[in-house]
Amino acid sequence: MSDLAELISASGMRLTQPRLALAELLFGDGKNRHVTADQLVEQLETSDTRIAQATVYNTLNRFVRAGLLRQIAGTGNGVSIFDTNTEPHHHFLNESTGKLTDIPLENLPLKHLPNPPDGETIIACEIVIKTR
Amino acid sequence: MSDLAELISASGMRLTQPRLALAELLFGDGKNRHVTADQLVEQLETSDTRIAQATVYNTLNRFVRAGLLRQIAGTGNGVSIFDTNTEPHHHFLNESTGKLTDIPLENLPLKHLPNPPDGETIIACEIVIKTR
DNA sequence: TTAAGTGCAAATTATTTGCAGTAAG
DNA sequence: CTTACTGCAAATAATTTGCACTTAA
Repeated sequence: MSDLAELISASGMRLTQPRLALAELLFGDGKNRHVTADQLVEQLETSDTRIAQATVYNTLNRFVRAGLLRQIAGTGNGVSIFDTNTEPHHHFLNESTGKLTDIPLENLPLKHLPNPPDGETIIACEIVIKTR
Repeated sequence: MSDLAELISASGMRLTQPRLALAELLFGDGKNRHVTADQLVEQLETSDTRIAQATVYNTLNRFVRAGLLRQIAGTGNGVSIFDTNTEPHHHFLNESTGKLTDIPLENLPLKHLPNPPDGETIIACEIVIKTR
């Protein structure tokens, strides 16, 4: 069983062809990637694997819930970008191209976060530096 | 001519009823507000002013371009929130309720930003601290 | 008067959902 | 075998656009 197959099974999901194919596209080369659902659908269209668009969305959501992917919303036009890098880190966002670039956590130190509103608890901190 | 009327004219837009009505809702009480287009549409429905939904969107976009409003994307579900506070500042985002809370700039000091990718220039920095 | 703005409905875009059929455990 | 998953098409949600009509300057 491949690493990817194991990754899926270990996350408590059934090991299915669509999931394996998507995992291959996302994690296959071991590099950090930023992809939209649409880009994956297109990439699949040019390959021999046929996966329904809805399945791509469902699978991505599943992967996010399983902690395999991070979903980054609000990078323009209401398109979600999925980040294969699940480590805490931040992003440059090129507003012209929509392209994201990772910023390692150590390059952007935040000493202490301000106190959240009453009764709320901080669960994450996302920094987006917009560029052009 | 009211302050609001002046604000609109000074931004190089024609002073129209829909724009004045929206400016009233947005800036009328002088407080910082976070609103979605939909909230404004609803608010207008309960009032005597009748403005088409498309006009609300168009006007909000116009206000953003004129620097009267700040648009904050990616606060969940692909809904844009418009912030009447155009000063540089950051936000708490309550993921349960979708509610935004301003963080004054001085409460969240960033010493030096990392270098952007080659050929890109930093134009803004947005921090969202997610809470629950 | 005349270009900018508006209303309305239709179009677009991104994503989700319902349901019958398929396949994994 | 049985329940999760998939594919498909239709539904939804947020926003934009085309176009005839209106209105501010």
